Amino acid sequence: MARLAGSSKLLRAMNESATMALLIDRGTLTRGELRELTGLSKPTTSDVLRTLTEAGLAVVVGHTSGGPGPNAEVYAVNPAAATVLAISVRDVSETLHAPFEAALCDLGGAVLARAAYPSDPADGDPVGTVRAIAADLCARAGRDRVTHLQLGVPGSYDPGTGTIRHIDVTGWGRPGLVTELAAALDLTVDADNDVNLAAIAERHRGAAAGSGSFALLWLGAGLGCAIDLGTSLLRGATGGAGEIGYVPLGLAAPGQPRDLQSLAGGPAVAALGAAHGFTGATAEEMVADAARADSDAAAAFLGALADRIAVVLAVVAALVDPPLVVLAGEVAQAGGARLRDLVTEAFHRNTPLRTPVEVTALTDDAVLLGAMDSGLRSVRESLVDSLNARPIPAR
Amino acid sequence: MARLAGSSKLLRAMNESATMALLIDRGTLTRGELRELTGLSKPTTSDVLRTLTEAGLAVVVGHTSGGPGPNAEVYAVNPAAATVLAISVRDVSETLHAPFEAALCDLGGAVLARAAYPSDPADGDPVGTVRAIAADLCARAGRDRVTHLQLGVPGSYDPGTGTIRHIDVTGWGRPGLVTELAAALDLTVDADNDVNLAAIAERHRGAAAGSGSFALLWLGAGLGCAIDLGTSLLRGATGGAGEIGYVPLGLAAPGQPRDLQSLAGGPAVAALGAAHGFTGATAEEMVADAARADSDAAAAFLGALADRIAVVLAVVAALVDPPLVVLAGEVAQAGGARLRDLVTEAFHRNTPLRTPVEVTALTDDAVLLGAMDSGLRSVRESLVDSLNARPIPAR
DNA sequence: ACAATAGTAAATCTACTTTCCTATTACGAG
DNA sequence: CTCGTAATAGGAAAGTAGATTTACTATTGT
Repeated sequence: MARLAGSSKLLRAMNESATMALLIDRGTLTRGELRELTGLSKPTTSDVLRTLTEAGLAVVVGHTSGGPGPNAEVYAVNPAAATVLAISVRDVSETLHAPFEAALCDLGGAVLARAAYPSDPADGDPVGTVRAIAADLCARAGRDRVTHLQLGVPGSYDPGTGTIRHIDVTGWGRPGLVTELAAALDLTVDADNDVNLAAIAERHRGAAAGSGSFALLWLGAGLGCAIDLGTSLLRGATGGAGEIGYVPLGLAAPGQPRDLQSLAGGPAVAALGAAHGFTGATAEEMVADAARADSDAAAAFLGALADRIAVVLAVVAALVDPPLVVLAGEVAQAGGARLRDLVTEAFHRNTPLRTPVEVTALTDDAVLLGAMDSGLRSVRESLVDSLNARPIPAR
Repeated sequence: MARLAGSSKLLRAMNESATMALLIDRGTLTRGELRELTGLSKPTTSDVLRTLTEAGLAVVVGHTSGGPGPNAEVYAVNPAAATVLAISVRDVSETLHAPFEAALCDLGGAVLARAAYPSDPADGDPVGTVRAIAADLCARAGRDRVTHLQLGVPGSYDPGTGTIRHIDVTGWGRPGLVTELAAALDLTVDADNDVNLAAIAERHRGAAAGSGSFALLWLGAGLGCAIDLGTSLLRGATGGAGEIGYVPLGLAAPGQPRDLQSLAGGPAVAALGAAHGFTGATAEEMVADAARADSDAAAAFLGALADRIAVVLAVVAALVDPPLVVLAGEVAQAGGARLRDLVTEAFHRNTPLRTPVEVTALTDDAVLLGAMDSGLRSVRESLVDSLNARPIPAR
């Protein structure tokens, strides 16, 4: 219930914030369009834009033409006002990918430079690693400073202590690492779970683009779930929300799968594939082989897999009731639309729930894309908020 | 990212809103305290309070004394500025309670009148029923008008169509009923699921009072779950969030409990009690008997019940990771602290999760209390917001 | 009597709006 | 093809709303 109170200064701050937020949301706008959208008068709009331009936050990017009268100036956010570094940190024991994939983008969202780092540049020292990656990408992009760093990690992040937890990459579990990085590199840093970031990417440019909220079901070596509430992700008290692998399957009974991880996790899928005669090295390969094949064995394998995934789906649908569930992760990607249809069929056969199901629409590295999206959002928000004033204390 | 923009008028509106919100949150405040909290100057604070008082929203409730100088006037929200009617609608086939329990309270939260209605005053016509209840309570309280009606229903509410769904009370499932009530009685109406309202009461005056967020596990005839996210409840795309009874227990297998409802729902608990030699008429009675008893059978029954509840708990804890889970509903209430301890023990024994568990601290009708809390919140928010101006359009 | 505090009044300041003016462009008539 | 006209962008001047600072009066306790 806390509301802002203040004087004329606050009003100006709010009008600058509103203008900046509109420029960020809509890309390019003329003075007249801004006047329309903010409801402010012509002189005020001009004055606000002058201030923003002088502060280096907005720039004139062109002029209109065609109509009668002078050509209106077209304004946009100054892309050079901030630089975001996104780094996806991976546990290489589980994948064939490079341990670090990173990208640099400007405030407008344009990717300035991107690279994978097959070996750790500083060999186990996260601060050195990030410093080296930042230096390399800045050199390639011709930038001199990074404003914000967004990390994507296979683990959970505790913002209270600035510590990344449950991570199996040397040095990265060190207590207070994120705080340390912020201090050592003089920038703001945020970290997030890789599945959460994949969900953010899916919302910004994937299958969930139009959806108000949705849940992402990650089917890979591990089982994960991200719950997008529309405005933010459900993170949980200890950053453990979505750890769906721990969901038990009833009372403990010998011989039965104990939890969802043992029902639909990577090893379980691989075992199921092997039982159906598939010989790939990983669950992903077996599913990909089966999805391409036209044999009875393939149909049986995918059908059995779909039955299991439908169970996971039902747990999420019953508890959260999202308007959409997106299947992502290596296994889902390998199974594609064929697997999706089988899962939907099994879901409808076994439950009264009717939550729509999609597969990921992303082919690129979803975690890195999500880290870029998330980092951009942070920077943009802090930029807009920094124009605004202190709120009155709540409670 | 949408921000407000505007002129001096907006500023005044904001300052009035902020002042009103503080009065609502803190109860009573002097001009000086408001000045401190809002950061506004003395003349502005005076002016805002004059406006609020003239509008009938604030009143002087007393004077300070003791210090030197004149006695400062103490302001508070005018309790007569709004009247909230809360009605809990029940499915009598499942309980021994009256079908309607209702209370009238003022803007300050004081209960003006309260009554249970053992028979339906208008016999199956919701509009007539509500009208009769409102008239009766208004007469007792000496009020002439109700501002807002908050319904608590055993079912889910779809705000889009104003329809209550999955409700087994004659007439109450009629499409558009809530909209119809608002029009017929000339007031604002909101409805919510009974378990959700119990969670709201638990947050305001129960076991979750200090917690930022929490989950409420409802153990009664049905199984339910409310997920409090701190600022709001998780409702889901179709109002079906928390329908935890549908959570499947693995692949369909004959002879096994199929879902959580058949594992820990009322009938399953009653069957478990009967198997342990308990003879109560309902699950609630059996659990209450066992909780009071010191026999081996009681210990075995409660232990087996706790094992089952721990499974439900694990599902919620793994997916949502709340900082606290409150056990509520007839069965949990009957089991009390003894059951809670057994559940915690079983939970720790079978999962790596460590979510704290409590039992409900409410003895009164949680749904009615929650309906009052929720209705009050609505009225207060709309009151504060009505002082404020139109937001600029997003996207 | 005096010090401290509550509340009001007057003067000032900030930022927004309305109104008016000038400059620029497209278009069509001559 | 040229020039006048209508339409529009942007800015300047005047006016207004609301907040602040400062000064003053009234009230209460020591």
